[in-house]
Amino acid sequence: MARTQGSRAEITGPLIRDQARRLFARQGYAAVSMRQIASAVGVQAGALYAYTPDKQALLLDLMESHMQDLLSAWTDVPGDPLQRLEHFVRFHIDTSLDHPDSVFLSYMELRNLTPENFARITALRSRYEAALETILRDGVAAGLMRLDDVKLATMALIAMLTGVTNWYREGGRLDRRRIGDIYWSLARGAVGAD
Amino acid sequence: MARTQGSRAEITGPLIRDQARRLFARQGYAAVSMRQIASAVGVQAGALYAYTPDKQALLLDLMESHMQDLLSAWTDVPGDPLQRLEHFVRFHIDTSLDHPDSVFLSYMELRNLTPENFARITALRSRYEAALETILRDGVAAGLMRLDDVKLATMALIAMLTGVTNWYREGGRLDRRRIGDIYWSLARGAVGAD
DNA sequence: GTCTATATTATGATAGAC
DNA sequence: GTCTATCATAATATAGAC
Repeated sequence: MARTQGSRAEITGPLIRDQARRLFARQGYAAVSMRQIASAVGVQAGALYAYTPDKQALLLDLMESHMQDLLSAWTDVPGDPLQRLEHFVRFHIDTSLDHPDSVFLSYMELRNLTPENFARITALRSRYEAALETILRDGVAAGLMRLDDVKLATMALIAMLTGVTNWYREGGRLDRRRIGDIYWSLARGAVGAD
Repeated sequence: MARTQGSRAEITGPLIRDQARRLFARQGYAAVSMRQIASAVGVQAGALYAYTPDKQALLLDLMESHMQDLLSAWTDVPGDPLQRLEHFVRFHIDTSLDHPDSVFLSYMELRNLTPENFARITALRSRYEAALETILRDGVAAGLMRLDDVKLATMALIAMLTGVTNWYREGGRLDRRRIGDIYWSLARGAVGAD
């Protein structure tokens, strides 16, 4: 006897976000219908609109809250630029393994945002990228890193690290600590610090 | 007086592929309609079906022909593993700058392939990745590279290099040769070759 | 080979009952 | 807050004329 009526707002709201995030990450925003999300949640499609004005706002909400969580969680550490870079690399990898769908979404679905929403997310992304760029710039200035182009190195490192979401599967060959070690070793070499 | 009838098969076929590639890369496969492609080509939607059985086959065709071109164009070079890696890096960057939409598509749209088509493209991708993996393995064996995990380093390098399609714009700050230099410098460091 | 017209299905979103 | 029912629009794909 499935429930066909009744209010469960406190669990439905988060559930919608959870299922939308999961489906958007797996199939892509444009390929997922509101009915599909509703079905995964266990409600009818119309019920979703009590929580979001439209599909685009749902995508924005997921991406924006992820970027804000990311920026809140990030804190630079005291130390030399190499220690700070190691911290950044491990932070980014840990975040990517903890929230693979969010990281993947925020990396891949920019093109499905309206121009206005695109600008909002891009602004948040830029703040995050600037954190890495500052570390690299300090590293070069301190003579601890050798980089031809700090801006490009920033983009290259972020792409390399975020790529972990392309292949990582829970319970795979490598544990989280080891993955962090491996990426840190690659990143340290890439910035010319040996 | 726009043409409303007439056969132009020799130019329409390639045009459909060109426009589909461009639109799929910019907006994503699922977000692009057949009408939109037809409009960009300058024909009515129905005319597309003289060239492709359906939309999915069009995507497969674009991805498969790109992967085949990539594999045909790739040739390992004689030399030590570091020279071979430099050749791979420059080949991948050059290809990405020559065919940014194709590279982007083949990297991003895997999830919109049917399971059968997914398997086909993945098989081709694996052959390409294996080319890099072999170089890295030889480099480690020869003592010219230091890598904790060759498989993961392969994925990380491909992600880093392919990331160029995320930010590169024609006529930007850096010319092609310089971009290749910068990525080669990053890659050489990442594999521990200094 | 391309057009116009259309069948069929699916979509995002809303209205009103409970 | 959720349901059922539905509107309006857009999608893929096909049929038949030229």
